[in-house]
Amino acid sequence: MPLLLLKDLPRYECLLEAAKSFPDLDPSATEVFLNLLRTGDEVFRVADQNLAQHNISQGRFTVMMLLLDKIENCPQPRTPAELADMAGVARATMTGLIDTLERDALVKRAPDPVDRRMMSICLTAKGEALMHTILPAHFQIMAKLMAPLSEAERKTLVRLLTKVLQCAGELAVPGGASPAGPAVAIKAPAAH
Amino acid sequence: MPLLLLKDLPRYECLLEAAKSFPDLDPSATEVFLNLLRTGDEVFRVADQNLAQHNISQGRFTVMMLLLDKIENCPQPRTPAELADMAGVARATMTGLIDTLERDALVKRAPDPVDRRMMSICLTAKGEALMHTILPAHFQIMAKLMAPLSEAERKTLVRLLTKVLQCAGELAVPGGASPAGPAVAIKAPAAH
DNA sequence: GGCGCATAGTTAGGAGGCTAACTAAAAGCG
DNA sequence: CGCTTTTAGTTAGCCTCCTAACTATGCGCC
Repeated sequence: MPLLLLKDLPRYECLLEAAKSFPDLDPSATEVFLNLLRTGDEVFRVADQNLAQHNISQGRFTVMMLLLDKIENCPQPRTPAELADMAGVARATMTGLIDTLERDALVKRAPDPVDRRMMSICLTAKGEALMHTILPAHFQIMAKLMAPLSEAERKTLVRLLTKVLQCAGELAVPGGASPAGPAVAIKAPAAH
Repeated sequence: MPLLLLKDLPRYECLLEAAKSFPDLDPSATEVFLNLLRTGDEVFRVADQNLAQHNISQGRFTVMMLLLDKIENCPQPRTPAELADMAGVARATMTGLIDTLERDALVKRAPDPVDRRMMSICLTAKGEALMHTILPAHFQIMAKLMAPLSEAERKTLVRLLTKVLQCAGELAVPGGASPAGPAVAIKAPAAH
């Protein structure tokens, strides 16, 4: 539950009024902007409530998801740097996440035998078991959240969101463009 | 920049594959879910980058926005409790926000003369000036972010998001329903 | 009038974000 | 070979979010 946003979104007429004072204010753009952030926040909250029951934050969940994917797909280790890049957080943040996950015996650090600067992170049996406990409910929640939308509406929503996402990507700090590696996470588990 | 999410969203085929292992996984629902959170996060980031240049976080911005609204509309004071409710954060969080805002001379605390438990928070001249410096760029960013969407697409997007938001509201902790007070913030400034 | 409860705000402690600075190891290069 | 640069990870310090506990004030009610 991280974000801080207006609990009650302003009515559209208020935006129209406000636009009189601020010529730069685009009422319909503002409306979409606020709704997007508000809805994202609320959806995040709902998903988080489930995870929190198992003392798992969204950050911890993402890390464990990436490691679970590793177990079920590829034997090569994950380093903290790799995890940080995939999750989109700073390396220092990943260090902290791994610290608490390791404290709770959900993941393990092991030094890389070849390059002694590197570490290998992997799920413990406990961590893997926890994921298999949590995931079904997590998937059900996502399904419930989107239940009011028809398949056609879902496609439309994704299409519109993608437009905005692309635009946001271009608007973000001009220097920080990543050439987009292969898609990660929830990658087709083979066994199981 | 608070949220932690997958930087690269999984491809749809991967979700289909994963669904074979997890019967609860609804691929299209998951796709919308991930896109929604990812887009919300990215849009948030872009808006935050602008505010951060003035050393203003989203939380601080929301508080100052609520106080600015007060100045331009109604003379009655805002208490920390009121601000916390409107912003949707815990009161302790609001105390912290006001602490740092007051330290930076952007807002002022004043004791309520009638009820000595209460405080009145208001913007300083410096805080108000800062807001009028920041807002035009902020509005422009929202407009740019939504530029790729036509008016019709914006309406559709808001409609779909609202459906999800309602659903999420119903799915959230059963006990925590707020009867939705009047819309707040960016409420039609009269002068200016 | 005073006891107990409700309310406003703060304090304390924890988690997870960030940047910047640091250590250690590897790699590049004259 | 040895010096510099790059890279991996951690550490330190800050901010914002949370819950739980605490203080002080106001209010209801006998």
